[in-house]
Amino acid sequence: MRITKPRIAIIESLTRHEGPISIEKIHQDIGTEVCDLVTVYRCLSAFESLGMVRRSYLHNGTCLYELTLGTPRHYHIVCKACGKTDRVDYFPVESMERMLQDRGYTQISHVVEFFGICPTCQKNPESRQTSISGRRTSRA
Amino acid sequence: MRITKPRIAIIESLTRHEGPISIEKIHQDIGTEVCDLVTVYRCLSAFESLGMVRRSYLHNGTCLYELTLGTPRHYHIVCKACGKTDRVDYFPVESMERMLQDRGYTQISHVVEFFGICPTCQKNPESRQTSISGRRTSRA
DNA sequence: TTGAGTGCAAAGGATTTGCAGGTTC
DNA sequence: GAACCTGCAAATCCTTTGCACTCAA
Repeated sequence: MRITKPRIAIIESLTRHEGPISIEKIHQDIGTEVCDLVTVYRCLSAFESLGMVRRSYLHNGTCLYELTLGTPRHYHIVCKACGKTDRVDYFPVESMERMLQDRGYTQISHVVEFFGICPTCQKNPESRQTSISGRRTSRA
Repeated sequence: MRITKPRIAIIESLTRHEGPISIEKIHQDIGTEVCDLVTVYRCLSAFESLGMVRRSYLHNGTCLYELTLGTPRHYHIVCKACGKTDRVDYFPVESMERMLQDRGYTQISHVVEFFGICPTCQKNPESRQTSISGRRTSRA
């Protein structure tokens, strides 16, 4: 695995942005001139198979990526209007995983994500720049 | 909302098959001659906006549908090897949503999904027919 | 030097949409 | 009879792939 400019930029972007982020957003975050969107796809795919990032399909079916390394137990609430993520520190999941172990499952992991309208967007409904909702279902 | 043959068939299929099921599977289940695949898409979309069915994006990004009626809110654990889903009945989420409301969020929803290796796949590692990873990577 | 990485264009699969014709209420 | 539903074809969106070229090791 070689170290290249796009890869560094992608990792930096993932580090900076804590919480799951879409490929599109990563591309914009690092600057679209740094590399092609396809490269972002390929890099994340590579990172994933190395276990460096985690992929999750949240809510709307588009996939989001997140650094695996050193992520402590915390979650996020994503604003459905502006897309901003906020941290949710505590979530009682240990008992659930224990229960599933008792059922015979191994290598248990989970995805938890909250969605809502943040206080800011409630005050300024116009600030809803980035639609988070569906893929093409976004008309809903 | 009119009652038509395809819609009846789809509801019956969803009733028969408890647990999340893909659109493709519903189409095959009701018989492909009953209606076009597009109609299944449209019906499920309609059912969803009426709150009759729930849509979830599991692990691999394809979406599955499930009857809402009568099923209390529950979650799933998806086997990372064979892709089979199993039900997880209880999950303490009310307190979390209350906490987020206190933070000023509204219209709160959430996604919870568990992953693991099911007991069967632990015994027969060869039974891993269905790769769960990618989405059109499913040609693999 | 040399093979992994990249860009560009194009393919591919899932889902949605437009429109004309059929069906339910 | 009118509005809703459907089928078919085509459009879209997201993601992956093919291929020639570039660059890190």
